[in-house]
Amino acid sequence: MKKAATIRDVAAQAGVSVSVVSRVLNDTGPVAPEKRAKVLAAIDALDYRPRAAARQLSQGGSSTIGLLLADLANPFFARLADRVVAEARSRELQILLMTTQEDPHLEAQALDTLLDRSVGGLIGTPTGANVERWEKLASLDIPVTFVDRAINGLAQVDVVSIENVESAATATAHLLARGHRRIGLVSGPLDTTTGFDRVRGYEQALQEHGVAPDDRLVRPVPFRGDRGADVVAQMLGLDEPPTSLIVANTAQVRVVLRMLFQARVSIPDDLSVVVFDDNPWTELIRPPLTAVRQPIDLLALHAVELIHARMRQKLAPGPRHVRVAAEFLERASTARVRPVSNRSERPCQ
Amino acid sequence: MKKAATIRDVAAQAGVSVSVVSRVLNDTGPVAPEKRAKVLAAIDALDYRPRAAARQLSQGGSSTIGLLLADLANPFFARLADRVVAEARSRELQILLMTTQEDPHLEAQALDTLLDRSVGGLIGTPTGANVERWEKLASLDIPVTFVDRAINGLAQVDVVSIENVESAATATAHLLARGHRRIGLVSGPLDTTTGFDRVRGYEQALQEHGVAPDDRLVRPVPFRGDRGADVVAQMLGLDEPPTSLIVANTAQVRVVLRMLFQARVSIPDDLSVVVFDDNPWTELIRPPLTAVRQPIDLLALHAVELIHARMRQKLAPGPRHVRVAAEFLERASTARVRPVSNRSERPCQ
DNA sequence: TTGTAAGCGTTATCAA
DNA sequence: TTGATAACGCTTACAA
Repeated sequence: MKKAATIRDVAAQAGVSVSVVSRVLNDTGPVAPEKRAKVLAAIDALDYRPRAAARQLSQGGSSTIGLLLADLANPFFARLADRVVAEARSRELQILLMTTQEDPHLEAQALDTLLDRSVGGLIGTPTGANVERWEKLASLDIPVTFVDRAINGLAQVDVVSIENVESAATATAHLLARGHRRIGLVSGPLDTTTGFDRVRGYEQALQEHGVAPDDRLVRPVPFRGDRGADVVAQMLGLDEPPTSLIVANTAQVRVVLRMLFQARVSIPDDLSVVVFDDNPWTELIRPPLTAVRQPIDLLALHAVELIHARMRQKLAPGPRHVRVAAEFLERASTARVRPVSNRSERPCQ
Repeated sequence: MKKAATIRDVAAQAGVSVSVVSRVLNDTGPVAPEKRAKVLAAIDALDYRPRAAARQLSQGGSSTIGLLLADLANPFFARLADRVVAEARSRELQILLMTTQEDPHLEAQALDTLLDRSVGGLIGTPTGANVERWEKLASLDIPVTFVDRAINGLAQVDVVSIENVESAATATAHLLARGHRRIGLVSGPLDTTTGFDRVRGYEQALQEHGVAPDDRLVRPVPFRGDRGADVVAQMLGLDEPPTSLIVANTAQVRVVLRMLFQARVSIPDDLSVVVFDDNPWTELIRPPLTAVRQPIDLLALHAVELIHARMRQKLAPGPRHVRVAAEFLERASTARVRPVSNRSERPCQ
């Protein structure tokens, strides 16, 4: 194993100076055609590739962008990562991947690592904590784009998300139109926009239909853990249990469904169910789930594009919020509400 | 936004030279206690973080390792990535993520990018092509570890995988023990070890039970695309269709199941099914699937550990192959074979 | 149009 | 124990 060629080797081989090589490499400044040819030949012969580190050290910026996601075991984030990687590749950007596991402490640690300026930008799903650190990143002139979620009241950062209020309102209206009046909602924490906005959309739809909200039916739970299952079990134990359920916390969909299956709740006979985020495995579940499908490719596209533009200062200052529409997919897990007498025995407790 | 502090700023603030700061930073060489304290204070005051690029340029190696996976939309690889990221973090290693989408061309491109030595090591799932490039990486002294799959006949690289032969044999024996004699196998390409070895395990089990193999029941298909569904449909159309099926190509599990569901094949009444890789959504499918569960956390642990050790030259030369046992989970998708007369009408064609 | 040389922020060598 | 100083590989004024 012999050491890789440097720009100096190329220059020597081509019989020119390093600046010429640098110029053909970056297409910055003039180069005589025949010299350019020689340089290209030398590069090929020596199989030369510029060292990213040297380039970064010398001229500042980096073509690496950090991707700080909650948790790749969640198919939503996994597919998001997949698309972000694809979009990044087509722009010759590299992706440095980290996860928070929804843990503010790990998030802080990741942010600190990213802070060493080795990234030219950052795309992330914030846990909701560590506001100061996110601010610092941004104030250090590292462009930040939140995707999916955002933290309320953090200016300076761009956001790409679905239309959360509208999506939740649509899901709620769908159930209301089928006669449901007691609609349970499992949401994310209220200090994240996905949590807050979806609750808002839900309440809005309820109000428009003149249905009084019931606190016991609206349960924000952490993304992490199994709390979603617990709160649904509690709802089902109420005197007037819900006849339908919206799981607006994507990370909790699986555990809620598992609990429902284990408790032998019949869907949609006992309970109509709408879930946020559709994933390829959803269609194999019986019954197929009515879902809010998030256009993951668009989320990824806009997030990368935004960062890319900021990195090249191609964007006017001031935060941008890109909202993309989500698709409501009616499938078989939601049905018209049935009179109480027809329902099977209460499944829980 | 003011520019970040450098080691020189710290040295000035602490009233020492840069060498002293460097020494406390890397714990290399002696430093007087009180000076160390001053340096630490200065670092804290200035909120100094060493620039990764400068460090890399100066001393060679990089603490970034490349992770080149097939496809994050596949839950198996996504969970693998999740664990790799976690293991890397605990060793203070960074992860540069790329995907091949099972496309040799994209793989080549990714490998070229990685070739600029900006990574200190590489963990990957090879498509099966680009052998020269993988070899080159290794010969350039960049440690490479294949995980899950490997390319046959590529020395120099470490491999971490499950016991593929044994796992396939166990799955096959499970079906044989339940009276199945016509067992379909959908595998991966034979030029990958997962494809090749699983076919071997299958044939081995068949032979031990004195069952003659039938070429029409063994179908290697690409990881990418929907071929898995096609070949299963073909098998079911045979004069003597299989009574059971092993989907040993993880990437094809979903499409095969979807096709089976759409064709209204009753599992396990018409067809017993074993799938390779269990994922959290599997348990929500009816019937719950008998599966070979891969210990993803162990795969990730060993892969990162191997790379880490190589990066610190803590390992004797010569390739290592770590094989971890997979777990066979009997659930409800496999049953004793039923006499032909009892079976429901042929579901396909 | 080309070449020289001064950085960029570290680490490492070697006198002091 | 310490502090100059020379790399590391590249970009970029600035001179020629």
